[in-house]
Amino acid sequence: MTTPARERTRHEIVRQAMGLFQERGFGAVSLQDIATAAGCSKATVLYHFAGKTAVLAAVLEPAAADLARVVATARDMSRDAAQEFAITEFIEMAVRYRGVMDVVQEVIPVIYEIPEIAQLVADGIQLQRLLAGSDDPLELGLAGFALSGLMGECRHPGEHTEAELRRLGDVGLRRLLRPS
Amino acid sequence: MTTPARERTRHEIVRQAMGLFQERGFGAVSLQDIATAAGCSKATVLYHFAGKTAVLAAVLEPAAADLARVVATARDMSRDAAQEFAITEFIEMAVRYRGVMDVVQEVIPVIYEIPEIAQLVADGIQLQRLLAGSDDPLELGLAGFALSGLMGECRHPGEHTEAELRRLGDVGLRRLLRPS
DNA sequence: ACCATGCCTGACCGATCGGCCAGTATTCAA
DNA sequence: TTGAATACTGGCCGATCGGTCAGGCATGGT
Repeated sequence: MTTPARERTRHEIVRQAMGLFQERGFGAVSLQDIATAAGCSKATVLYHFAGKTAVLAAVLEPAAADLARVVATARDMSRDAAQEFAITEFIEMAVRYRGVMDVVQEVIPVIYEIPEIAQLVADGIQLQRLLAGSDDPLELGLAGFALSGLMGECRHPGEHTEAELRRLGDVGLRRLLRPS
Repeated sequence: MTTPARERTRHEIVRQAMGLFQERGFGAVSLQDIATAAGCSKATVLYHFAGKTAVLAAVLEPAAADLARVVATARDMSRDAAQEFAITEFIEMAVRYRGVMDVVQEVIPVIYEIPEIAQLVADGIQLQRLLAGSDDPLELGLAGFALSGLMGECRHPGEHTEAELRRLGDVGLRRLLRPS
């Protein structure tokens, strides 16, 4: 098997980095902070990751992969089915990756100049299109509204249980995107 | 009249700081960046403001004052009238202070430890209550959803005209908070 | 027993950070 | 004209930043 030490250390670094990014924001977390939290040296972090942004990319990677899967799956659906699919899947992602959502929201000002996550950005725009379910600029804007809104609610960790967050996302997205 | 040089310089510092905070995020902007953009020295920025967070507070001050006015005015309204008032006023504030909204959203992770803007945070929570128009946890969550959503849409400066942003806010908030 | 490989670290680098201070330029009332 | 008040600045401080590097240490195949 592949050496377990490598994966164990890498995983711990990513785990601690996510918590710190969420808590203080990407810009306010230093490599030293991450290293200390992960119980290793700063040099070790840079041994496993090419730089600070590479750590960020690793933190976002699982969510990015799931998002890519959702976007790809929705490609050969009808518009309406794709919208419905995007709504339910986005809510599940928000619940599953609520910590990551928080981080993403905060790094938006600098996200565009980090090549490691260009695909995530592109998929995010595609998700917005799917959620809108239409090319109407207003509906597209509302989809952006919905994205920011649910991601924003992920920022208050202790405030909602998983079930509450799921329900909140469900009601909010449907009111916004599927008004009766 | 009060010395015009003082106010002129202070105003220019605040103006440039807002643009930079919006563009790169508070943490990624240095006092030197602000000084250069404002056409003065870093020492001058610190002559006029006690520190970096004091500059942030000055950037947020006009919006904070308006928010305090809205919250105070809504105090002696009925719940329903207060909700309606909060919706329209919040939309107007989003349009008027869209740059500031962007900054606020980005500094949320550190906002709680900046005493200069504690009142703004408190008023923000009160605004959420007003928008919810009810003590139902779900409606409170949706009000938070609405806050994050509209503020998030303020992050794409060139993407919406003032009228589009106003319309987007109106439709979005009413769908979320006043579903038919 | 040996050595190669891979994991990890302390020490260090130049750059930049927010902030401070002594002193200079400007302004303006007396 | 003069002197105090105001506006401003260059230069410096200690701290911390992201990142590099040479070498130590453990592990496991031979």
